[in-house]
Amino acid sequence: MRQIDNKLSTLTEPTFEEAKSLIEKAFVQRRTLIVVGNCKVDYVGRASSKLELGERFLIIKSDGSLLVHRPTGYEPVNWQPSGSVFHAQIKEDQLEVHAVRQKPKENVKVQFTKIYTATSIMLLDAGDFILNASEQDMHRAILLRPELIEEGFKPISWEKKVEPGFVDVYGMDKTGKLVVIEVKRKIATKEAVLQLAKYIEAIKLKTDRQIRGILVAPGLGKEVQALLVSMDLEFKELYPKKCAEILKKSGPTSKLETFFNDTT
Amino acid sequence: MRQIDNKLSTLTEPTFEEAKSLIEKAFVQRRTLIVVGNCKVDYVGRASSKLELGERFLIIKSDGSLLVHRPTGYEPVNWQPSGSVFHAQIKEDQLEVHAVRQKPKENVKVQFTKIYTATSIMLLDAGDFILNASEQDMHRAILLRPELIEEGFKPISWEKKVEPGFVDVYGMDKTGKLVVIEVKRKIATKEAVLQLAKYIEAIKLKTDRQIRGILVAPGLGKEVQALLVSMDLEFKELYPKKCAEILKKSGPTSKLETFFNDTT
DNA sequence: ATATGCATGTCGCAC
DNA sequence: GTGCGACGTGCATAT
Repeated sequence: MRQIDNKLSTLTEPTFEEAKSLIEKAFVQRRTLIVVGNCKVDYVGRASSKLELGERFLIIKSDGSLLVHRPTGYEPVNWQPSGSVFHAQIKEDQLEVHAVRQKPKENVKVQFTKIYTATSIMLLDAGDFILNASEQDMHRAILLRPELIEEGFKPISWEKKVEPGFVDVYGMDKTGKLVVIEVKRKIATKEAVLQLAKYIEAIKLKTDRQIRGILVAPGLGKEVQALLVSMDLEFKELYPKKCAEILKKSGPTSKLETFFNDTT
Repeated sequence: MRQIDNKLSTLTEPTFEEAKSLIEKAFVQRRTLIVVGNCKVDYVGRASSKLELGERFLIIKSDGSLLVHRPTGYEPVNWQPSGSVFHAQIKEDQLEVHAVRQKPKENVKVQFTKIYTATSIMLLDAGDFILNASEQDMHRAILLRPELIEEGFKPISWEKKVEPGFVDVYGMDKTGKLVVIEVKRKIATKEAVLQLAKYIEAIKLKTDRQIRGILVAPGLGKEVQALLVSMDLEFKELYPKKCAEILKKSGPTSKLETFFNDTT
């Protein structure tokens, strides 16, 4: 066993008994666990799957999440989201790791026939993570600089519930017409148009005032443009990155949220 | 350095030079790489993100995928899908790993200030993976046992393009009415109903015959039921697992695909 | 290449 | 808890 202080323990080609001991200690001490070996995986839950024998690595994190990664692919072949409970046992010359999740009831069983390494690590990570250029950044940028939509646009509300969903931004143009805005951070699809149309329908039932619908996105699919026109909706080009820059310039999240969203 | 044949090499608390050498060798030999250490991560691409210093582990796979995992969470905090190209360098007492992806142009930079372990593994994995109870399994089960929908139902087509999308299953009931079926593998949402309605609208434009729309799913949200009724659509309860069982009994994928889908 | 929809999606937020 | 929509969604598939 290799060890760095109490931070990391690694076993190379351990016996199942040794591995089991390290694994169980990791569960208890809420460490991160990485096991490399030859294994089968069975999953039963919302769906079910069977993965035949092969070399993979298993990751178990302190919050109860589990990942089984094959040597290729961005995605884990099997997994369990955080909140799962684990159990290890030796059975018929195999080391079995079970992960159980309640609601939905799901079960992942990893059976190792050979373990190359098992590593248990105490990871400390309090680093901030900041993501920019999300759809919400676009909302915020629009609220901050309504002229991004058009001269004279006045936002009234933001992420407003209208049944059957949420309007991204809701406001009024310089002539007093209501404006409903659907924001997308990437090339807008038909779905986006239908979403916008749906909201407008809902709002039309509640008012006699004229309503304009504007789809705000970095671009439109070709057929989407035709659909937009046929539904008498509008398009305004806007890039998420540009929005991120605007927000950056104007300082971190001002009190937009308290400012808006009070106007029912 | 610990080594098992030529399968696995592990460095414990390596210098950056040692780590860099192992990492670059892993790139060339298309091995799987796992690096545990203290690092910062910067991402610029469709969006952008910044992750401050903390302890994480970095995974790089032979197909050019990259994952940075924090000690909690099912999802990687930063990543790069397969097909990325990597580069390692030592800079100002840090080990930097760059991952570049073309189209979309994206860049992930991982800066290690400290490396606890670096492991390079040659993983061989040819094991079959089979997943059951997908939505497609439900399609197949319906084609195989149309009475799952109702007595006398005759499927005509399957995953048929109708503009503006694909109808899951399309057929005829015992009275000769057209039947459009939307299948969901979980509790159906409003979205599902709107999808079904959308297809029916499209088909109504092309024929004068009466059309029934059936939403097939393991269940409905509460408000969804009301919506369904108001739109004059129907619901048929069907569980993905039951479908998986039906398919299992009747042997592996019969020639349904060739049998159907020829009827334009 | 673009378009379309599934996913064991997961995650976060509001009610 | 349920509902709802975003996500750097990724991914397969069909045109």
